[in-house]
Amino acid sequence: MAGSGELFVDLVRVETRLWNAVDVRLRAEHGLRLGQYDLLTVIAGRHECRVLDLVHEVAITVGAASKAVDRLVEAGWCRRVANPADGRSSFLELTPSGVSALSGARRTYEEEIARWTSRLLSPGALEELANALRTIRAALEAEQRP
Amino acid sequence: MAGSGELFVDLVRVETRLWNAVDVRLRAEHGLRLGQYDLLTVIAGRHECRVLDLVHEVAITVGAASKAVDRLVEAGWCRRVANPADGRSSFLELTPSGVSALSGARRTYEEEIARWTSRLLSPGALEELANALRTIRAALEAEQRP
DNA sequence: TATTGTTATACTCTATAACTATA
DNA sequence: TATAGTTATAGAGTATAACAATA
Repeated sequence: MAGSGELFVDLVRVETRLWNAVDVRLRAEHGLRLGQYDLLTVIAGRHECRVLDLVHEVAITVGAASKAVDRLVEAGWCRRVANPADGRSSFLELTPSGVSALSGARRTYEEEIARWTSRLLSPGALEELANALRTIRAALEAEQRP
Repeated sequence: MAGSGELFVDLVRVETRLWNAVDVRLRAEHGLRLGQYDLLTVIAGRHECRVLDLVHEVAITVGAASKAVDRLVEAGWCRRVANPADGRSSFLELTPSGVSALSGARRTYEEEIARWTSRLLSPGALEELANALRTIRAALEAEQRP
C-alpha cells in the first residue's frame, strides 16, 4: 500500500504536463483548446450524444457541460438538434466546420502524445501501461456510474 | 503512433476520477482539499520551500500559487518566514496544525489510492505502471524545466 | 536589468442549488 | 415525482500582465 501515493503523484504530474503540452500546440496551431477537442471527439464518437452523455464521459458538472456546449456552438463547431423522442434534451452534432477542425487537430494531438509515450517506452511497456490504465478506468467508472 | 491518443484519454479519465474520489474523502473526513494536501506535501518535503518551488513542482501559475498559499495560511496550516538570503521571497513552513492535518489525511489518501491501484493490479503490473509513469514524468520535466 | 512575488482582469471550471420544461 | 437541461452564485483555477521590492 505504501508507494501507491507516489504513483498517484506521478500520474497527476504526467497528466498535468502532458495536457499542457498538447493544449499549447492545439491552441497555437488550430485555435482549439484540448478540453474542447476532448468534447468534440466524444460528440463525434457517439450516435445521439446529449449534454448528460458528456457529463458522464468526461466527469464534469452539468452546468459546466451546458456552458461548454454553448461555447462550441458559438465557435461554429457544434449544433443542438431537437430530440424527437424527448423534448427535454437535444442531440449534439458536429458541424462541417467542427468535423474539419477536429480532423485538422487530430494529427497534432497524436503527434504530441506519441512524443511522450510511444517514442519513450518500449512496445511492451507501452502495452502494459495501456492495459493498466484501461483496468483502473473501468473499475472507477463501474463504481462511479450514476 | 495510433493508439497513443486512446492511452492519453484513459490517463486523463483515470486522473480525473481518482482525483475526485480522493478529494471527496479528504474533504468529508479531514476538511482538506486534495490540491491543498498536494501543496502541503510538497512544502513538508522540501527544505526551504518558496512559492516558485510550488509553481515548478505542481505546474500551476505564480498567481495561483501565491493565492493558494494565502488560503493555506488563512486555514492555519502554513506560514511564510523571512528568507534571510533573499528579501524578495519567503520560506514556506507547515505549522503544527498543518503537520497534524497532513498526517491525519495521509491515511485516507493512501487507502483510497490503494483501492484503485495496488488492490486492482498484480504487483508486477503495478511496478510496470509506476516505472512507466516515472519515465514519462522525468522526460516531461526535463523538457519543461524553466 | 532580471528575478520573486503580489495583485488585478477576464475567462473557465468547480460545487451547489434554484428553476423550467418535459416524461 | 423524477429527469434533462439552463442559469446563477461563490470559490478556485487558467492566461496574461502590471507592479513593487530586491538581487
